[in-house]
Amino acid sequence: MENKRELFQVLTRRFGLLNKNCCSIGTVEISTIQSHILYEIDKQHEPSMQQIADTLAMDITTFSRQIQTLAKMELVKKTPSTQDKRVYILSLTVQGKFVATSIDESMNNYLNEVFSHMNEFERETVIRSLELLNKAMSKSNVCCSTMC
Amino acid sequence: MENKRELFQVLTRRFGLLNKNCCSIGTVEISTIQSHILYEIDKQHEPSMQQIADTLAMDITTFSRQIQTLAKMELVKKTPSTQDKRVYILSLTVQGKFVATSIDESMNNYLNEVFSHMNEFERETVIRSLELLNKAMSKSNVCCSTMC
DNA sequence: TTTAATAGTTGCAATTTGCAAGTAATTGTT
DNA sequence: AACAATTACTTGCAAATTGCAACTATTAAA
Repeated sequence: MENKRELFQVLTRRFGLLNKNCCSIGTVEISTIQSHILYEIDKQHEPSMQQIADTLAMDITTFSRQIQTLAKMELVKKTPSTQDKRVYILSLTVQGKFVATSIDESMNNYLNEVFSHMNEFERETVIRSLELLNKAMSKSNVCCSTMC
Repeated sequence: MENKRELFQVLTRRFGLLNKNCCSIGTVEISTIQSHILYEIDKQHEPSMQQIADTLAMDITTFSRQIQTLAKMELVKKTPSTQDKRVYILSLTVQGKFVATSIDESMNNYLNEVFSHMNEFERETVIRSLELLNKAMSKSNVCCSTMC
């Protein structure tokens, strides 16, 4: 079984597609990156801009502008931190929360549909394997800056 | 185990990173998409532009310009088809082949490193699971345009 | 107190994107 | 054979996205 690369190449592509096809909720259209940003703001506890940008491995300047856009769309709110006046705390607005939840639902629908093509045993094995893979990738010291 | 979404969100991100960190071979710098293009041209048999663009689910106009760039870099060659004069057959130049092979090697190195954090049993299970997942995703009728 | 580091914002300039509209060649229809 | 409809690919925008360099403001370190 030595076509790992092939497998990853295709999976990467599929994940990319999966990634892109979030992203229109009612009249609101958001990009892939924006959906990741919403996801992380929702997940983390009172995150600063730098924190989310780091999590997503994004350039802070690009991130800053994305947040400006999301703030204009009234999906994200920037609140100056009282502890440190350099910092903004990010949070979702009600609408932002709604959008994030909608995306979450449709993602779950999609994933359930995908896993419906497997039997219970396969499902469990695959999930456990993805967890293993995730862990292994996080341990890797090759990825990602040193990779080439 | 109902945090599928979480798992996929992070994996998607990792795969994205993995994807980006190909791409400088000696003095040659290529983008993620370009590396996918090289990969597919190498893999397919005398592919036309439309074929590769379809495989990668890319807009044909974007693709056309990417190929122009790769041709200027002398990594890809466009040969007019003799069968159908509307069509160009794509192929890798010697340099293009070299770049594709180099990327392949470093990807394999990376993947081997990742899998080195598992024992033999886990490795096999994970690979088999990824194959299953891949198959299930390809069967899905929700993905990708209908997804939201 | 001065210096260094951190958080975040702007000014470019380059690249990338996709739609609309185009050319050229091929296929289908009558 | 003649005309219409498709297909393969290219170009013209105009908008969006990118990252580096340089900036302000604040905080931490010497």
